[in-house]
Amino acid sequence: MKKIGIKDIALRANVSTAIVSYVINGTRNVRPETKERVLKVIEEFNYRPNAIAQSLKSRRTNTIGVIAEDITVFNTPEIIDGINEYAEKHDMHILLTNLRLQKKVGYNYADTATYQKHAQAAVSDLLSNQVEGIVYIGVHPRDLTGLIHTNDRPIVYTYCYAQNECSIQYNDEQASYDAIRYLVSKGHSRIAVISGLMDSIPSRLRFNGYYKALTEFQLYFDPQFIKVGDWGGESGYQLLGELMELPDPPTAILIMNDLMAAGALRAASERGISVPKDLSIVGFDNREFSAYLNPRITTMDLPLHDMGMLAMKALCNRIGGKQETTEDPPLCKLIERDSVAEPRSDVK
Amino acid sequence: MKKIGIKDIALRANVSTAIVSYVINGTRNVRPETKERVLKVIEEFNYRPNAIAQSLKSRRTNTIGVIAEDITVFNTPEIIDGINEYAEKHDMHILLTNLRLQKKVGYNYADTATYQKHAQAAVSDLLSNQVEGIVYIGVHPRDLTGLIHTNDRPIVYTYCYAQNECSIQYNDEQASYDAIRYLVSKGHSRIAVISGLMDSIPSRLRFNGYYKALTEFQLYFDPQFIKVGDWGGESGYQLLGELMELPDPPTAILIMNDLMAAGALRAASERGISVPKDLSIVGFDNREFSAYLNPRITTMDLPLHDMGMLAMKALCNRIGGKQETTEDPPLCKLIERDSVAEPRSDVK
DNA sequence: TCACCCTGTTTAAACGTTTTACATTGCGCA
DNA sequence: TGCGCAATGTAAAACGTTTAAACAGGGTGA
Repeated sequence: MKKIGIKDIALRANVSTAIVSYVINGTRNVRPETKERVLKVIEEFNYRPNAIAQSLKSRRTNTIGVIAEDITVFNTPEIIDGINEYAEKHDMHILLTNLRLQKKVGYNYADTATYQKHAQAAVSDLLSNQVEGIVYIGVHPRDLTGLIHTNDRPIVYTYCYAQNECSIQYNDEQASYDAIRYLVSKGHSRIAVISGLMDSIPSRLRFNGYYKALTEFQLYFDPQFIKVGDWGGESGYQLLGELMELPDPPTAILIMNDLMAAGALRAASERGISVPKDLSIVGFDNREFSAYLNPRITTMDLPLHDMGMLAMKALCNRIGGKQETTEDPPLCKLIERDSVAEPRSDVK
Repeated sequence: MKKIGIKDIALRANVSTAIVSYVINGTRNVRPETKERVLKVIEEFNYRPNAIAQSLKSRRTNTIGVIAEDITVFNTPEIIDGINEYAEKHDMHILLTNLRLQKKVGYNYADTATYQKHAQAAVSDLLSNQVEGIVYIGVHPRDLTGLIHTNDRPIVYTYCYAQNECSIQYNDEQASYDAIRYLVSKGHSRIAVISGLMDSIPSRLRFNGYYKALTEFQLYFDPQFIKVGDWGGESGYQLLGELMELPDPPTAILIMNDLMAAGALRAASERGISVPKDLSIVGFDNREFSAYLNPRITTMDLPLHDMGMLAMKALCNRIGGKQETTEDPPLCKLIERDSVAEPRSDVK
């Protein structure tokens, strides 16, 4: 049983293959009567054009490549979902590559050479598959400048950065600024921060937002209120201790991810510090588990879906030759739950 | 600047295009000297063959389609990760389609017609892109028999079922059997169950495992110990109450997902029932949050990654013409945490 | 009446590969 | 010497579309 092609349709409809092509793509006027006839045959044979052949000839694959550093990391599926939504609306397909950065043997972010080898191989592979562009999804927002070459095909980075390339990130600074403003609105003025590693871009940005709010609202500023963690739960546990042993401890803490916030919560509970009665906590990331902790953590939700959409939009613009797209970075949204309350009047 | 192709390489290397093709694919002997020359030119121009053209001619795309009902659901990324691992090893590419079942307006599992329309459209689209096969990832293990037609291309279902088609699922019955056996080994004999909706396949299978273990270990059996929830946290909360108000309550409960287990935990805490001291609980799914509850839930981890690998393996076999692959379904693994202890001696 | 345009259609040349069929050479061996 | 065969190479026909260019057959206006 031979696969039927455009020739068969043309034959049956008693027209040339060109007409069939015109009918399918609407690229030229066809007499309604003829069109009808062709459509009927197409229907009858349930014919669908071979997209590979179309691509070869038309030089448009309607396919973009998505490279995920690790699809099992919490941010990635949501971003892909956003990419997908936009792609679907524009009849684009997604060729997915999962780098599996964490799971590959000896794969460590600091080992730039190994990283580059793998990433570049993935890109080359996509390019040879004639993708019209690439969106790259990082696993944490680091700088990837100069590591990847796409041979002039557009690439858009999201959840990471690359100089002179388009990259879509949410507004980290604004997010932590908003968090502080929220705490201020609840009456807090002694607000500490547990940051992530300081060589990470979001740590710096979030710290900027924290510091900006402190200045703007003329809050108490104490260098001891600034603790630097390593993003892991243990460091949150540890640093909360340090913070609360200060002679004059804070009434609220901004913690730069939910993982550390969870650790902090555990430390608080062990020390008999009641959250939010004695201490308010705002987390970051809105991880699934943050709604299940006791108390449920008030946290910053990342606009992952939007980032995916925007990344895809920017990519499509570039594919279409437009470079501008300087949209504002999407904003995080505070999810109010139970880890923030007004400070106790005696410590206020 | 023209894109360079095989002809350019052939020209520069002073051979015919056929030779270049042979060198690239190793499909025929080429004199080492010639081969060397060709490779050098390829290197020099950084030439990579156009995969689209290769596919068109060779009729092999090395691409499979993955249809995810919803990529943001917890099971899906892990499964894709598994698919990806196997695919990468076999030089296959993944064309990703995300149905976004939950998010599409008015999309409800019971509305089979709408579902079928969308799913079939996705399949047709992949087929026209000449994928060599499809793996379909469900969002919960329901029966999809007869809804999708692939025009003779192989399809493998995972996390869902379809009669007369290959579907990869973990061993639900064994999992709950193992859970009960574990509880028995801890000394429990009065074991209740909170099941999911009874029209769902896994509920039935898990109940089978529960019942089989009960019989085999000659445990106390009380119809009142069987509660049917709806998979949601609220129903766990509710049903734990009912169970514990029984004149002679169980000492342990198998709960068929972590969501309901979380609800149950809340109910227990409100009632002053201490888990695991007064009551042991085993959950299902090993959701991220289950490690953050208080106590951390002992739960059944699903072999999602393996399922992805197996699905892909089965698919590749089918693509290669082999139909057998009747491997055993992968097994769940108990993650021991803090929600199980020996029953108190006074209620034993 | 004729030159011209318009519309709908066909012809055939691409697109960048793979692969079949054939050509050439050289070598071993009867 | 001549034959068969292995090893290497080439030419050209696909693969299933799109699309530029040519063409047919009426109108239409001068």
